Amino acid sequence: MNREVRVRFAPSPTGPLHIGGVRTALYNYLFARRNNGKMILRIEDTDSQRFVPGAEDYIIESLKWCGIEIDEGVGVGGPHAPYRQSERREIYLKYAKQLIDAGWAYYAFDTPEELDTLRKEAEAEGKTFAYNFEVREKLPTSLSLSAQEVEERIARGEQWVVRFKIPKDEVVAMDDLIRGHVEVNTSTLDDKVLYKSVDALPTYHLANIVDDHLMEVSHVIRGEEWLPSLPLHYLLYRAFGWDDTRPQFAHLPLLLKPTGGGKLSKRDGDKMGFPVFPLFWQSPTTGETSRGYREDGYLAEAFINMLALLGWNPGTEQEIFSMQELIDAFSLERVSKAGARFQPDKAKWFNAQYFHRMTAEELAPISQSVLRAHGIECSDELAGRAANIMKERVTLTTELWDLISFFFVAPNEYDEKLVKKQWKGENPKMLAEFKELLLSIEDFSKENTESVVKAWIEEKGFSLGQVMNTLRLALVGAGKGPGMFDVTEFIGKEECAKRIDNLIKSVTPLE
RNA sequence: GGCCCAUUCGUCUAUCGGUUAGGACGCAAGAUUUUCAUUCUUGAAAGAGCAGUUCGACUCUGCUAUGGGCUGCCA
Repeated sequence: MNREVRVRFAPSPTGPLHIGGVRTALYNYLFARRNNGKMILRIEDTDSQRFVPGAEDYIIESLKWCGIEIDEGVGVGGPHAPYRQSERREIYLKYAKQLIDAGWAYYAFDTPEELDTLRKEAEAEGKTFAYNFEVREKLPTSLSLSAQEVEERIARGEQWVVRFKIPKDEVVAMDDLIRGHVEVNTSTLDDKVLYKSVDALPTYHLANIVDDHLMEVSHVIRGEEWLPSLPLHYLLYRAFGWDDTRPQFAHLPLLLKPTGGGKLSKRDGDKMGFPVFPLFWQSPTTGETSRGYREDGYLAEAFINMLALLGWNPGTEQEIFSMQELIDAFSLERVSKAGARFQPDKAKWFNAQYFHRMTAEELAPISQSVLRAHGIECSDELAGRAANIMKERVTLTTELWDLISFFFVAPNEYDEKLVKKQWKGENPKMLAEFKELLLSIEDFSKENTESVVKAWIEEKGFSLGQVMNTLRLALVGAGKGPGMFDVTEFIGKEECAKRIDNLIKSVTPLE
């Protein structure tokens, strides 16, 4: 079978896309690129009740930020447009009717309230109500009612749904690319709703199968929560006569809460202090906000790298992967079967690793945006250089300002501990002398300054730490930062002198 | 409750019948260092349990336990 690889990511716009969804999209994308296939984005907005305005744009922006490119679908178009299911409504009714005509489905007229009562009754007896072969001929369906009555009810405007007629006591044998062979007896299944007249929209099951078929999808890669409906989907392909082009399925392990105990959910982020969404989100209805990886200071590449390794591994000890490297290494065979707990600490570690590996040029734009946000105007070169000096201490971009601000702004207050430790004894006098030394240096490069200063320290009989830490107090204002000669070179001779004067002027030495 | 899926260090994972069960995060100790970091070295840390198959099981089978998913006119 040499079918073109075509995969789809098919989210439903009921809110922001969470990181489990991002990972599903990522695996689809990696698989498509690895196999020279196409990546489709389909929006499954068949639930008119839960539709959230803005969610679709959020999904598209998230994928874009992550570097997951869409070849075909909402936002880009393609040969099977439209790709939004709400714009394909007339297609589904036709297929639902085809199933009824072929005896694979039937009309059901139960109201939601009636079904609710049936479920409650069953529950009271300690049983679970199932709409299946045992009840479908006793309830108001086209299997129990006369053809005439069915027609009349529909003509009268009564609400109806189309249900799939699950065959009795049959074994459905399925193959999953990740889980292997799975068999289920149809008698444990129930007659799922395929189409509802209330909003003239199909449910997931119908729309999904019809669209995957029409869009010539070759591989369905989705979350494990869909595994229980796989038999239904197999049966639907058979009922439509599409067995020969049925896509291959791969059910991904779930992303679990860091503490274990369930699927990762929206609330976990707030509770445990990490984002569960790629981007910041504000609910248009409640105004409630949720943090995002982008706004929290994560790099898209690191975020993707971290996500890729949650449930998949290359079988080597490599951990840092560019998108292209992920594409080259990815295979569904190496996706693990068990759910993976999400680990916020590891996400941070990946982000720090990416910062460490960046060049000054790569850091420049990030640094610039941080500096501009604080009203600093400087060249890209300078911005990049500052960040490059400090990159080994950066975990999140949101920390960058605190790390590099002293390059651009003189300290306006001094760390108390450091003052106590250094601003005493002979140090104030030593620093004044030191200033004169700096002013006398012609070549203020890092290397030259260092050799001149070290010679001076030796000549005067000071200790290196004593001088450097006192200087640090003057130039940085705190016991942190890079080597002092990085600082002197960066801020320049005049600024060094100014900052030393400022310390001498504004802080009275102890003792 | 029913159906389905899963189960190696605290966490993410390697191992596709024969290994001193490897790596990473985190943790601890040490080294380096002008501060803070970084980096490096070292350490503690695992095959859920019970049967079976086999010369030999982490690896195969069964049962049990535990975890998870589904059980909507939601996806």
